[in-house]
Amino acid sequence: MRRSSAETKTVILAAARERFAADGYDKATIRAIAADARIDPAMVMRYFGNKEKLFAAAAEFDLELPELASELAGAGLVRHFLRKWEADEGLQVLLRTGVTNEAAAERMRTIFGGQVLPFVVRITGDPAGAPLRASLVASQLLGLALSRYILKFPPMVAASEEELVARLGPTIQRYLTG
Amino acid sequence: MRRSSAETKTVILAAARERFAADGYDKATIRAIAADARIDPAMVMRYFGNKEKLFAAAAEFDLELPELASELAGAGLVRHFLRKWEADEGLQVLLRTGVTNEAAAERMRTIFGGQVLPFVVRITGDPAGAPLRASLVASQLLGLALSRYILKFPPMVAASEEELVARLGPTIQRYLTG
DNA sequence: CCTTGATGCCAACAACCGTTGACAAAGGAG
DNA sequence: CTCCTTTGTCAACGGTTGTTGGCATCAAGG
Repeated sequence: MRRSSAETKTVILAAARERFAADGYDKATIRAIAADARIDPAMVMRYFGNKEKLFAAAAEFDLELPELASELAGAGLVRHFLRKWEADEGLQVLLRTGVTNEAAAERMRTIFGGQVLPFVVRITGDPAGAPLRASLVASQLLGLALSRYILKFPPMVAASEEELVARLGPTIQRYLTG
Repeated sequence: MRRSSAETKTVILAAARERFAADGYDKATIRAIAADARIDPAMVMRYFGNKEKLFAAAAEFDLELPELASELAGAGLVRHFLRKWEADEGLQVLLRTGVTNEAAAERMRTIFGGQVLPFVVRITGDPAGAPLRASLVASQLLGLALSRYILKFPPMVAASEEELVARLGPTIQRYLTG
């Protein structure tokens, strides 16, 4: 089959995101990604250079933290995070990979410092205590993703979005303002 | 060098725990573990059969959740968890590996159901709401380990044990009793 | 002493990985 | 039509992995 180069590039990227999100960096092989995209492994190299660059492209994403009123920030953050997780595979890629790959961990630190921390400063208006507050928020949200989507603890999987927002929202709120 | 078979077995196991904890399942190769133990890779196979069985032996551990008064359970749990993490590599092994290895994830679910959940029931005396409460507790503790020891968010690394207990203790307490 | 069993090392296997270069086919430009 | 760029396939490379079987080496029992 013959496609435009832009088309195949996005097809490869989509397959890569799925594989990296499901299997992590090492187990997501170029050959498997190429097979998913119904294409020769050599094409992946042609369009992305090497595996690391392909991963960098697949892990590219934006948290898109919304503007929220201070009093609703906790619940809003939890809801936004849950939906972001299911809509954009970038976060899944980073979490699955960041645990065994230092480059991905570094990227998560960058996202934390460049997006989460400013968000917390914006909400609380307290630059002094913000770093620790922000990392407490991040720890709870990442723990949520870990136990619900990766380790799949049954009660966490069974819980509805509303239930999780109701339980975790106040916690995040306290980390932000307390 | 010639040792007793029991000695070499424990030497191999110690090296395996370190490697699995630091690198995760895939990157911790039999050859690297054997090199750490100053031994031939073939010895690892002789004593443990194959890599999966070696991993199972390395990931064997007990959370040893203490008896705690209900009012102090939150702070006590955080402190116990932090110290356990640093003293026993078993937890590190499981977290580093459970993200990309389904067998390790299954093991974490077993520990959750067999140790954390009964602990929560014991503390709260409420079997009905316990599963969700227990997984909220687990999510916050795992998020703590993830952001502090694996992803190494700077504010989380810089925080002292006391500070973390003071911040996270009340959260856990609320998940348990609220 | 010799025998026997346990302990350890070495070389090699098959499978898989990322990566490369040469070659085929398709399609638009002249 | 011919030419040439783009798109795709194929086979192979060097390296690493888990795993295996054969061979050396040591210690103890007779």
